[in-house]
Amino acid sequence: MTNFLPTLRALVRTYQAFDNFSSHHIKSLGLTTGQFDVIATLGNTQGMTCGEIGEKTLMVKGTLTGVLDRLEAKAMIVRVENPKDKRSTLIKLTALGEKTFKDTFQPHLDYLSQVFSKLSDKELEAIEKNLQKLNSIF
Amino acid sequence: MTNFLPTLRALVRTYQAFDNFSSHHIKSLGLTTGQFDVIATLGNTQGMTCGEIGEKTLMVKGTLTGVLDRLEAKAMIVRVENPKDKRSTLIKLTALGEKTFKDTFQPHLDYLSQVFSKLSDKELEAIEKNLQKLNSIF
DNA sequence: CTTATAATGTACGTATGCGTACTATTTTAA
DNA sequence: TTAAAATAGTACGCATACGTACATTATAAG
Repeated sequence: MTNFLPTLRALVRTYQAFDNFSSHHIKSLGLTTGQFDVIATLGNTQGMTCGEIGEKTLMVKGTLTGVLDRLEAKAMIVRVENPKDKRSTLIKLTALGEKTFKDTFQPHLDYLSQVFSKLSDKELEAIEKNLQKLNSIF
Repeated sequence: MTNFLPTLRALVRTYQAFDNFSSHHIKSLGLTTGQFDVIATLGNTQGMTCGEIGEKTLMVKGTLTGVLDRLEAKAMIVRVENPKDKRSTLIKLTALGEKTFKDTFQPHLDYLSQVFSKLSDKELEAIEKNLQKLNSIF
């Protein structure tokens, strides 16, 4: 039997290292990771349903409801009725939400860029391919 | 500027895919992921401090307290005084905890083995190396 | 030896993360 | 065409996840 535990450990530790690195910066910008993901997803769009946001951010709907509640309380998003389907709701950024997007999205990308520049395009591609191979077994 | 987003997405999606795959099986065994991690860590040992468990399971101490509370309520672990350092506590598996370890640890490894057998030793090693390279930038 | 600092674990508050149940609406099928 | 099945989002409960504050004990500095 092959020993897959080191590979597994590497996956978990690397994910946690990234999550830690990224979320600290996001918190310094005044948002949680979930809130940032939603703002980043809605930026430069005309709005989206909860289902679409959940698909992009990988959040399950139950979690998303809470995140949207808090973003709504912060007046960064609004829920408006979807005329095409009365079951669903359209989520849109408010003016404050747009400003938050402008103030946080590019800065966070820049922050990540700094460390990712340590890797070449070739290396990034190899890592991605290996991750996809691992992903394919689940 | 290099586009690192696809690599990042692959990391997040792969981690979530594994987590989902693994935790469903653990839940079917009657434990949460955190509880399983603690049981697995304590198995075949003479007990450990919270600090040591946190180190192995990558749980922060605040989280660990709650997980241990619930394992204690299930009578799977006990907290005993550490004679060498009165600040700390030794966590030990009870007889039920040992039984749970025996009933879940190897079965879960076997469950994971099934899918990891789709990858060769060479592939596993390459994935691990790539993950470590990615980890090194954070 | 005494005090300042560090380490260990708990308490607590906020925010996910996820499963199940539920309401409202839409689509499918008989 | 109308009842059954599927879909969208919310409500709710439980278990992390993590930061800050806290009490207790240990160690280092003087």
